[in-house]
Amino acid sequence: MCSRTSPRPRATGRPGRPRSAEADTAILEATRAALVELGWSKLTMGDVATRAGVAKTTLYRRWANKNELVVDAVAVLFDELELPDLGSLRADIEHVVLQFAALLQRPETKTALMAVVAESTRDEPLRERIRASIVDRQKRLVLEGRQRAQERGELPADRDPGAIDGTDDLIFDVIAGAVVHRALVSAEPVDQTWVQRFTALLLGGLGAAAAQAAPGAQGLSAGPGPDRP
Amino acid sequence: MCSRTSPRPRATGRPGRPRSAEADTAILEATRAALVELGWSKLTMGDVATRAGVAKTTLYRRWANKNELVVDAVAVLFDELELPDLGSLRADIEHVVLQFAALLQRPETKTALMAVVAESTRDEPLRERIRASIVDRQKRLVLEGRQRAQERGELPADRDPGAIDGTDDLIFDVIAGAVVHRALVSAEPVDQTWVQRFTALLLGGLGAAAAQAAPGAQGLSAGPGPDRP
DNA sequence: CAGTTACGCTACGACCTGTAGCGAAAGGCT
DNA sequence: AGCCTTTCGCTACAGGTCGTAGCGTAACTG
Repeated sequence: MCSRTSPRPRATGRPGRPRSAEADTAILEATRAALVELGWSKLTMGDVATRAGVAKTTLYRRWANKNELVVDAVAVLFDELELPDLGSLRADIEHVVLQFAALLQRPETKTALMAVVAESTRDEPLRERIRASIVDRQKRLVLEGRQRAQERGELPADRDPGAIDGTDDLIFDVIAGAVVHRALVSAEPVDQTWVQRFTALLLGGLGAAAAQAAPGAQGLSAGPGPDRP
Repeated sequence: MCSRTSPRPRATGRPGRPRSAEADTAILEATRAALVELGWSKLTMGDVATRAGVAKTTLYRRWANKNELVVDAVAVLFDELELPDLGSLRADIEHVVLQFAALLQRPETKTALMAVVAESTRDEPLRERIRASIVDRQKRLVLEGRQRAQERGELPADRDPGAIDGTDDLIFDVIAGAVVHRALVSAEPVDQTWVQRFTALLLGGLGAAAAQAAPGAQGLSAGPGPDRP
């Protein structure tokens, strides 16, 4: 029934002519190029097909509509996000925030991200697709960073390991939300200065919570830490 | 030259038939109704005109396109946001966050807000329109709330009054960003529990910054304050 | 009253969507 | 090889939207 859903690898070893992998990459690349030049609203399926050197029908065989195509085209850009261990929670946060901000400054993501999220408010499958290919990819960074900080003793361990207390979700929404809002709504630069102030605010909040949970523990200072040259 | 720009009151006392005020309100109301039923992407100018009992050309005489129309239609909803003095910074924040979240849950704003912001990344006039009629209206709440907290002694006064140090902007992006991200991207409920945890985090961050600026000052506790029954 | 502007209506070209149908190409299976 | 299956490019198409032009009429100013 529902034959076309995505460019995700179809079952291999099935009869018939296989889908062209070159076409997939060409289409996604053309989609990003079209986003840069035209933006979300003026991007059309026909234009993408022409750019990719592919028939329009080929696009519709793989993606149901513009929304899903753009999600896939933009999702790969989020693979660049990494979380190298910089030795302190502060450095880790500042680094990942700057990385994320740089990603949001790119014209492809800038115009596409909010648009697909807006569409997803009335399209459950699209929301799920965004979650799986973009949101979860970011959230993983929060999980890693928090765990590292716990191992360093910068943050208290979960009271009930395994239980879902929503702390990760809260931190994630605060970080991603603040950066997105600053970059796309306020439309002001996410520069070193802002990132340091934001990180200090966040660390202060996490430190206060930690101090309350375990008074006397080594606190987190909101000011410039000893790890800043 | 550019004759049509908005439904905002044109110069009075000029010759000719004046614009119908009923038409304005009918159009904006029809736009919100269409947003509820159809969502952003399936909303059409022709449909709005029909609902409003108005000719399509009348819409184009007042708004250049769908984006600007929707911004004006949604902007008035943000007038509901208020900041009653609840006696403490914590209570003020929790109240305004819940209010804002309730606004974002409405189907009109849910589908429209992200969409117009997405469009604004490639449309400077639209961005300015959004800023003037929506963003600034929210930011004012932050300015009020912070000033009140300073008068109560909950937050330190600006080091250099009158100077722009960006603290208001930072707080604004953190609050608005986190709530929007939670509600529209993570698509999870902004309920009492989440709001309390978020507020505690924010107060902790603000308190840590205050403690650093003026050690020994009356700190802000991240835990449940004495003002919570 | 004349002058000016807004209104409703119709019609229109340009564009985009998403699908159907065709013959040809590219694989697996026996 | 031959058969089957699936994909591909191409063309054509109905349906819908956009944004504008042109017309006669309505409403208000001086």
